[in-house]
Amino acid sequence: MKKSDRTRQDILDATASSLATAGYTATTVKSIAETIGMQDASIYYHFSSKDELVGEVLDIGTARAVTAVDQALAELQDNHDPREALRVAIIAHAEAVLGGGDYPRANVRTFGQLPPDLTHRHRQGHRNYGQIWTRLIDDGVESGALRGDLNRSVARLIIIGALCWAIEWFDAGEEVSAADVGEHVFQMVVNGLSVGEHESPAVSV
Amino acid sequence: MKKSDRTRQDILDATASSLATAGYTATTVKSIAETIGMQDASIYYHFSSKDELVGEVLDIGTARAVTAVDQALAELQDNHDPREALRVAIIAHAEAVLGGGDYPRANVRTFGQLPPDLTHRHRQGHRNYGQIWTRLIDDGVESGALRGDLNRSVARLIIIGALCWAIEWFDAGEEVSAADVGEHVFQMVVNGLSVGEHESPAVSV
DNA sequence: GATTAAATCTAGTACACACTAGAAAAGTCA
DNA sequence: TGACTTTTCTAGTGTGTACTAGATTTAATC
Repeated sequence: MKKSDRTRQDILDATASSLATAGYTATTVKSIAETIGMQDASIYYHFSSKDELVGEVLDIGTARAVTAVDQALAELQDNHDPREALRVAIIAHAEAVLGGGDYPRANVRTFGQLPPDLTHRHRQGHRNYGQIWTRLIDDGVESGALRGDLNRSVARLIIIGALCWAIEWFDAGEEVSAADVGEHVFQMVVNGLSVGEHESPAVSV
Repeated sequence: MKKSDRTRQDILDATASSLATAGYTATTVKSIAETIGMQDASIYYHFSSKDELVGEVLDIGTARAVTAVDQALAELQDNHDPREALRVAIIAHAEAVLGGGDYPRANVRTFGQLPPDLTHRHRQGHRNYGQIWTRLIDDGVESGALRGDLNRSVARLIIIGALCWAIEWFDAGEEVSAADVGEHVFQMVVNGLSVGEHESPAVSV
């Protein structure tokens, strides 16, 4: 029983790594097998299909991102500023997706490249993740800390988008860290959302 | 000569449409041919390979996005606020990529899915496009209209990222228009960059 | 050490893909 | 119409893919 679990884990890890760096199409069953020194046919002893394997990797990735953000929010003080909650969540997301392991990265990287079945399978997971952010923004607006004149759904998607797209250019080797990217997104996006002396015209959507 | 040009244009249009909605892998030579009622082999009379065809579509897409932004900036008054320039550019980009035709959309949609050759081929084009934004941000910071305590390169990539990722969720059928998305990005991101009473801690990167 | 179960391998199948060669058709112009 | 060019089609090739069947090896148990 032990051997199987270990091999299974190796397959998942290799798949996550390949998905995160090469994307869905370039991640072939054969290349996964080669990475861990196996024949491609042997993969099918552990997983019934490529998409089931990929699906499991993506599930793990979603779970890890959610856990990272949830944990960061749980460490906040009770009477925290809603902006601080958003800041903490943004940085946690950035660290999970950019600095973290291959699993969350695989998730973001393959977004938009997946076959319909897999896309549909993960729709609910994405929706749940989005709700964390919806709540954060709602809290901010309702407490008066954030502007209420913008479409909250659009605002949420812009924040997540800025973070997700970072995977395309972020280079872990450079001097800008994953947390730095998160801090920048917060500084730009949230201070733009913050109530202040905005001489800019209000938008109605 | 006329017939060939028309067919060639049909092929390009069908390819752009497919790339924009289905992505690179799902865009097969056969599917392109079917769209315009041809046999797949006939494509090769007009283009020497799939990647040459795709490359041409992406070239057109880049050119159109650059033109859209350049044109919008050219219409500004001489003594405009640097923030207004950024606003105009952001909205022009949003309209080109979200509301515009298939060509710019194909560009953004296939980003990160392309084979190495095509990625390399378009690196210069992307760099040129990025420089438009670098200049806009530099102007803003140097004139004192935008904060100087953030990494400008990161800021640029965050703005472009927020806009590019919008292609993943933007739905032309909904009540939020492409220009609305641009306006939101501006409101959030640029007002965050604007000099004002920021009680938030400065970041040094 | 023999027996059984778990895990992997060898050797394939079927299919979709990009692409080619040469015949056939469609268009052009005297 | 007839000669010629341009364009498209028919019929394939080779390659890479996910995946399967059954033999073979490795590991666990008595």
